[in-house]
Amino acid sequence: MTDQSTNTEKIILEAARKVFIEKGKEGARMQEIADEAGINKALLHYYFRNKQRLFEAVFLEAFEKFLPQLKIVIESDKPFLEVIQLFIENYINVIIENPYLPGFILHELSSNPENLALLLQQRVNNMDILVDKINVEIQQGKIKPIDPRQIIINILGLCIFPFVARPIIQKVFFSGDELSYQQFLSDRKTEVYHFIYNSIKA
Amino acid sequence: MTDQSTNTEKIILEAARKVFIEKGKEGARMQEIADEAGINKALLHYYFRNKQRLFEAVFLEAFEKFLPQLKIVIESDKPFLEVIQLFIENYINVIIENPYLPGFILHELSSNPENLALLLQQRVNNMDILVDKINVEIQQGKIKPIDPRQIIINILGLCIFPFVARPIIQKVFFSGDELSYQQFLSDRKTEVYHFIYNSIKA
DNA sequence: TAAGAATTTAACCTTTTAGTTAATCTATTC
DNA sequence: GAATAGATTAACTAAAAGGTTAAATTCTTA
Repeated sequence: MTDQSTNTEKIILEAARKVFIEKGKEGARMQEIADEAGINKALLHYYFRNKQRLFEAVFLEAFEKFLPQLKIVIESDKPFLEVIQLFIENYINVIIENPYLPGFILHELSSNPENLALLLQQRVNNMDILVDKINVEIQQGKIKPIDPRQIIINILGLCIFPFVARPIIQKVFFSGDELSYQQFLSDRKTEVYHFIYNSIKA
Repeated sequence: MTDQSTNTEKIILEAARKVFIEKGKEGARMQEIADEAGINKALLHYYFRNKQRLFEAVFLEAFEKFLPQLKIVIESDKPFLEVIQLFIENYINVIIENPYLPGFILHELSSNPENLALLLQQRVNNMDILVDKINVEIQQGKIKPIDPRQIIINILGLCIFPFVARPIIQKVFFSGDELSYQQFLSDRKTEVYHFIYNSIKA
């Protein structure tokens, strides 16, 4: 693999990412990806064989980025509430940088859940560890007795939802204004933490 | 319009709803919708002219159902915390009955936000009223001083997210088991309320 | 620098898909 | 019960889209 081919591959992937995320797997057109990358359509097939493979390459990359850096949360020894403060800020920042990823991932997983098992196998099976951790804190009386799964899903939902529902939120609450919506997202980094804190702190 | 034609129209709409929701607008095939409805493909065009129109009919119907019965919240005179208890239970029940609607709506709005303005125009402009209501309760010291928009979006996100992220949640937290996932959703009706209550009650 | 390998393209091919047409079937009504 | 309007179908068309091929270009290296 020469420098040039590595470069071309990257250009294709970036173009494909853009088009797939904007239009979805089915809505995306190979020709449009080729145009976006400024190359011939046949070159897409030269590098990625077919649409399915190209899509998988893009999806996998996106999935890796979207997967919460749960390691931060799981591997840290600090109290849960401290760790999730870091996590929430960090996670919302990641999504602000890639605002369309969550919707893309969730939609493609919904319409094609078969591959999910494989994707998760070696990745997020340590969720049990996190659940145990929260249970310990509950037994220590630091956190209210709540199903840890409810807590985790609440945190993720509060972080992700504003991006998945972006158009409707931006329109209804901010009259379509970009800046105040961005400000709102930025505020969320502390708001979500306070929200969680108040609701689960014993 | 005869009885038969009304009936056929309904059958088509139901088939279209099923296929569009499962595959998305782009992924759906007119032939598949016709098969699902047990009719000839030409009949789809006879009743709905083209794919775009058929899709719009389905989408509009879905959007109406998905739009929170905000009237309950807005028109009631009871205290905010009481009203949202009713709202959350009711809303989650609606989504349990139509679990794929939220993902469908949000995805189609994301990839096609142009029509949103028209859709919302005569529908949810009374969000201001709700914001004002919350502000009053804050001034009365009943609720912690939080941006009302953050509160509203938190409530909606907590209700909707578990459905949008269904496959991943079901796999990660419930090993793919249907029953325990359903139980989890059912529990949420009270969990989400308590969560909100604890986090905003002054 | 010439041979050979890797990369890129223009022009095709094939299949799929939305949409059309003209004919058939089914009711209704005079 | 024939005429007519509405409902439904089989067969077809045109365009779009994914994918292929063989030739041209560029790069590498002996």
